[in-house]
Amino acid sequence: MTAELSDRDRDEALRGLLLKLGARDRIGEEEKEILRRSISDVRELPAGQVIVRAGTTLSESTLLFEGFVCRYKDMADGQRQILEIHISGDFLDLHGFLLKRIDHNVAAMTSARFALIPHDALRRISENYPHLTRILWFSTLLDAAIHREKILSIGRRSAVTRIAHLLCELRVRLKLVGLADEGRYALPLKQADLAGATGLTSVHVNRMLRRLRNEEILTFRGGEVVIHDWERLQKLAEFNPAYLHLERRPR
Amino acid sequence: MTAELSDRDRDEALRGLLLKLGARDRIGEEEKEILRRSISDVRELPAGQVIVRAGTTLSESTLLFEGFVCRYKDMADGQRQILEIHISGDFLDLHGFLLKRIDHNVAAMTSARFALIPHDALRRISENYPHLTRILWFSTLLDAAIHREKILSIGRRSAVTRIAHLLCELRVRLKLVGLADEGRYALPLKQADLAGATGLTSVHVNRMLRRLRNEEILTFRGGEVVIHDWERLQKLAEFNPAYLHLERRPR
DNA sequence: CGCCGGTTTGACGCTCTTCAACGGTTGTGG
DNA sequence: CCACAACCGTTGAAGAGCGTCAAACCGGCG
Repeated sequence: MTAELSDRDRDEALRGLLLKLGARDRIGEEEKEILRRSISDVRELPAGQVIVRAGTTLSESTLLFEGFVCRYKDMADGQRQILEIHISGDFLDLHGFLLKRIDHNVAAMTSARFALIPHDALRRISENYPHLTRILWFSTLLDAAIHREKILSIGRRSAVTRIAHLLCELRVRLKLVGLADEGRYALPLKQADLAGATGLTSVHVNRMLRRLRNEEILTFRGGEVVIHDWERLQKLAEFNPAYLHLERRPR
Repeated sequence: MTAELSDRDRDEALRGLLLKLGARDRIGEEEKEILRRSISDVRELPAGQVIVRAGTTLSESTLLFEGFVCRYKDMADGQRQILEIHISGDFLDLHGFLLKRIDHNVAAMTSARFALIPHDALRRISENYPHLTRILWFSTLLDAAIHREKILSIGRRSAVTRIAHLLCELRVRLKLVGLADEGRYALPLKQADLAGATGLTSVHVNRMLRRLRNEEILTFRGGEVVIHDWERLQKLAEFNPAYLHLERRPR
């Protein structure tokens, strides 16, 4: 299967990741080449498909490069909590390399394309390429930083603020990989998805979105976020992007 | 200062960490020795002291080996969200090694003793000792896994369940480092701390603790948790320790 | 046309917060 | 040795915010 993959395929698969990581550190040509060669396969799944099921032991990690995917946990009574919404350039389960068992599900929210990187390849990287290893480690630390901000959001912020904060975060993250421009970005999710991600119900999300629309701050409709007033949105959201660690520094 | 540290001091500082990591993988003698030599200093702080302030750039990471410490974020209006409660054997800011800036505060909840490991030493480990690097990486992934479970707790579980879940988690984590026995463990925190960690108010925590006491499931008083019925506690808490990744596997 | 998934809206109720007061314990200074 | 403050825990009453339930609506598609 590796043979089927062209260099063009590999470059496409790495585009988002290199933008994301390149914003935080310098990635050398040799390191890029190692990542390119580490990709064993590229896959596509339609919306709604489960990519990884909680409790399974994986032998490869997954790098998303097109579409929207989420990590989530389900409760016995059917409630779902979305832990993180993933976009192009995000590893969905890089932590599976060392945790071995995955403690949550991963599913495609839209049709999604992703590259597979075998754990063997990750292991070789960790044995031979310290800087690249630190970069990958860093990328899992970014996930943890995003987790922490979500704990704060869900634990202490009001419903509108939580939603506004999530939409701010997605704007910044999408912009970094070239998927958002100033005033708008594509977010092909349902209101129920936003509810899952914010610890709310879809009914209440609907009401809060109406409020954001009425106050001419933001409109979410037809899978698109239109930001009418970025300043007021950030303020309402209590959004400070420091937790996204956007500075470029040697790691 | 390094010269002042005896081998006994270093061993004491590493005890919790080695128990915690040793439960998840085999740590070799050479690796233990490297960790021992990486400790540059040992410090002590009284309860309430801030150990790391959000936004600062650190040049060393901190390993807690006695007392209770928390990571937390404060909001403009004074509300506080505790992100994680740390116990002996936990790194408080290992992620600071690669994130560079710390996105949260760290403070001692009781008097606390901890060891300092300079980032220079961590860097040398990451350059020369791949397996030990993976172990350290893994330990930050454990934090992330705990974060994820907290997102689920705060996002979807009821107040009693959240509190019960936190107390289950602490029991398991403390037991691993020898700080809990079957029916009870020391937890020298205030009800306000539990509130901070569960996204509740201390008033409501008080009511829920009374309920747990009345139903003869658990008593939290005088800095001690007494578990009357572990089975019912786990069930009420919807507690499944899978997310703590307790299996010993080569990483 | 009629179904289907998703959105929108209203009425109602429960969980948790807020505010406020009181009590118990510990430490401190006169 | 007692008075007093400070801190934490406890309790009550009232209310806000969000959830629940249910129905209507809307656009797309077979």
